[in-house]
Amino acid sequence: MSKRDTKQHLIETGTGLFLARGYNNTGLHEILAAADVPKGSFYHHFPSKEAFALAVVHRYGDGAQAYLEALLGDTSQRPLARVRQFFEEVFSEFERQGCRHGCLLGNLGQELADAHNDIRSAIQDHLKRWSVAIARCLDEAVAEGALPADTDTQALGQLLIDGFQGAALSMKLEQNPAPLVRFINHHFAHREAA
Amino acid sequence: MSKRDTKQHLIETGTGLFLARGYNNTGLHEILAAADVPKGSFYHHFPSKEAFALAVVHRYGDGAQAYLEALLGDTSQRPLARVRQFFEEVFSEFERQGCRHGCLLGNLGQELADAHNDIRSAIQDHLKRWSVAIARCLDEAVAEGALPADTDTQALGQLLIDGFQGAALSMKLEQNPAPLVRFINHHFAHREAA
DNA sequence: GACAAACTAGACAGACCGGTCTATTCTCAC
DNA sequence: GTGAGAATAGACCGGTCTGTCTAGTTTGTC
Repeated sequence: MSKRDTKQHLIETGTGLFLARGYNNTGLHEILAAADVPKGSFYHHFPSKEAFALAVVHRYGDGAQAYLEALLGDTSQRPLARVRQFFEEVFSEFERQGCRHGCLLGNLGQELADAHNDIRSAIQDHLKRWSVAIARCLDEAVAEGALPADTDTQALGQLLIDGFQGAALSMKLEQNPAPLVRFINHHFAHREAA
Repeated sequence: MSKRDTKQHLIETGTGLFLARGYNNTGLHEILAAADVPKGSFYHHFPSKEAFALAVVHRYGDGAQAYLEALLGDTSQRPLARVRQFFEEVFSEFERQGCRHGCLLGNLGQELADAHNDIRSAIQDHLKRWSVAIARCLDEAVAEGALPADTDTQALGQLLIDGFQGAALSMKLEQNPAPLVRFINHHFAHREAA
């Protein structure tokens, strides 16, 4: 396995484990065993567990961002339908995982915000970028008259991301997709985001 | 210190520490030192750290429930104003804590839902009870015509709790009360919950 | 005052933690 | 082929974790 392979492989394994078990509850040994990589390799590629988690966060955030922008840039659908579809796709993925894990950024953010400032800051940045991408799409909706002209699209984008994180938590607690359905029904009931 | 005192004192200390540092990141030693209680006493009152956390969750959930019902039962204000005021009071409390901790139930729920089923279930129950209390108040709003007659008050109550949890997470990440303000402005803009 | 139960007290155990260290193997430019 | 640096390999370290154990102290009852 080449350098890049091992490093990427560790990050992917870590993403799954952190999603399923959280940061503090996932031991290095567990990550190494799951990835079948010895400890020496891990510390060759990452200076610490915390730095490793930061890499995991960045990969997850960037991946979601790319996915989000691809969907929102699909002009064959109207702007609000694209935003709605993004949430629906993510929720399908959550359901596929058994309604048990939710969003890695929400999970790690909740767990580590107070104790690890650089991770907190990275998660904040990624979520902010998501909301900005959504806001751009909401701007299109305003332009075509699907939303009121005085809509604060930045605030609405952030509100949707926040509501989404809350719904994901609720889904985990209920082990049931109902909160996700509720979220979409409420905000996109009349093909309007509000 | 009598039996009940020590037990209560431990629960109160644990509430603060779990809020500030999470479950897995708070060692028993830390709790004992902060409460100035020896380990023998702890394991006399609680069979395990997990059982202790469960007691902390119940106390926090019941306390918030009592506070919530007191506020929502204050008929000197109109129903929607009472709901709004509840969120505003909680947010003031969060600000007083420096926007760093958020809601214990949200924090522990996010961290422990997958690994500790009884805690997950307890948190779910308490949050559900909060949303039911809010829904009762929303029913009053429907009765007086402040909300449409076909409003699904149960769903709206849960949506508000979910959005609130998401806003609290966002507040922690941003270390700033803006997400809370956004949440209230959006849902209570025209004195309507929507 | 005697007795039992409740409670306090903290030394101790064994597992596990993240991280270090040295040795070895692989890769590739020259 | 050789030398250098990248990468692998895992034994090992000090510290911390939750939980146990035994001994002592307080409290309430008769």
